Amino acid sequence: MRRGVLPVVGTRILFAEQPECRLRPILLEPDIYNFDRRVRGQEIVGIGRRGKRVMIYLGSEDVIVIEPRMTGLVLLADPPGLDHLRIRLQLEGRKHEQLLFWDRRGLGTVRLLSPDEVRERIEDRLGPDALEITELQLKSKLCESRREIKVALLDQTAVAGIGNLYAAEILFLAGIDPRTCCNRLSAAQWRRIVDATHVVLREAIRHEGSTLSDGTYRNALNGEGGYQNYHLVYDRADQMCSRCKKGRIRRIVQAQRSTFFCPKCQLRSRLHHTVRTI
DNA sequence: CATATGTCCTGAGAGC
DNA sequence: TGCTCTCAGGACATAT
Repeated sequence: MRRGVLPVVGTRILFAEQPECRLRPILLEPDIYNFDRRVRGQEIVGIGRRGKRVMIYLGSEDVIVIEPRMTGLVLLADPPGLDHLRIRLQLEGRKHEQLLFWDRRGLGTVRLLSPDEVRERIEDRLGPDALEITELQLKSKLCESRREIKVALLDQTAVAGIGNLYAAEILFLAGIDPRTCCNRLSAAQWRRIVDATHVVLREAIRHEGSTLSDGTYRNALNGEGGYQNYHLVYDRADQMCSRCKKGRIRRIVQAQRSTFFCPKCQLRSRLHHTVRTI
């Protein structure tokens, strides 16, 4: 998403509006009157990302923070449908006239924050970014936790940027059972988790994300992602494991969320494995 | 303090 | 066919 909206850096926002929507409005801060008042005439000086939030930096030093959650899209092109158009920024740019936030379910949020608020409400609350996190950083935060590793990877204060789909793919690549408690993971397993995190997320970004069967996710130009073609476990319950060709992918529920994994080649822990093989 | 659970939302799909 | 029910999951509030 960040890469998709980079072309609007240097353009000016003419105004912001909240289009008529038959649905309940999304969380917008401040209200559209004050939001528009503060962004009107501002130049977009940069686009960033903090965890799963898209940050739009303005000349005034205010920041538009977009949190797409499940079904939110940041678009420069026309949206999939007008029903769910939530926020529209009219731009001065020749190439791109508008920046949209579209959200089918409406769980996403858009906030305009001052630099102090960005620090307090975003940066101070997030762990190291998933793409950059080191083994030491992840271990120091989680190695004593009794939570299951899959659940812990979704904790944005531990590591920022991993969602449900990618947690499953990461643990499959690392060869670790998602039910393993953090405090039972070996040093080698933490190493594999961090490496797998980097690999999976870099590949997913390279393929512009995952457009699932519901077709919701689109890139900034309303195109499909491609990483769904590389999912090895997510949404593949009952299919044969592509790695060991022995296990069938299982779907379980952890913390009210689906987890997909191969029971044959994702090991619960070194200790568990040793006990079993003896 | 750490961890667990409930809540919000809409549309797709299942089952009858 | 049309109704009702369940499910998807990210972040935060509230409970344990």
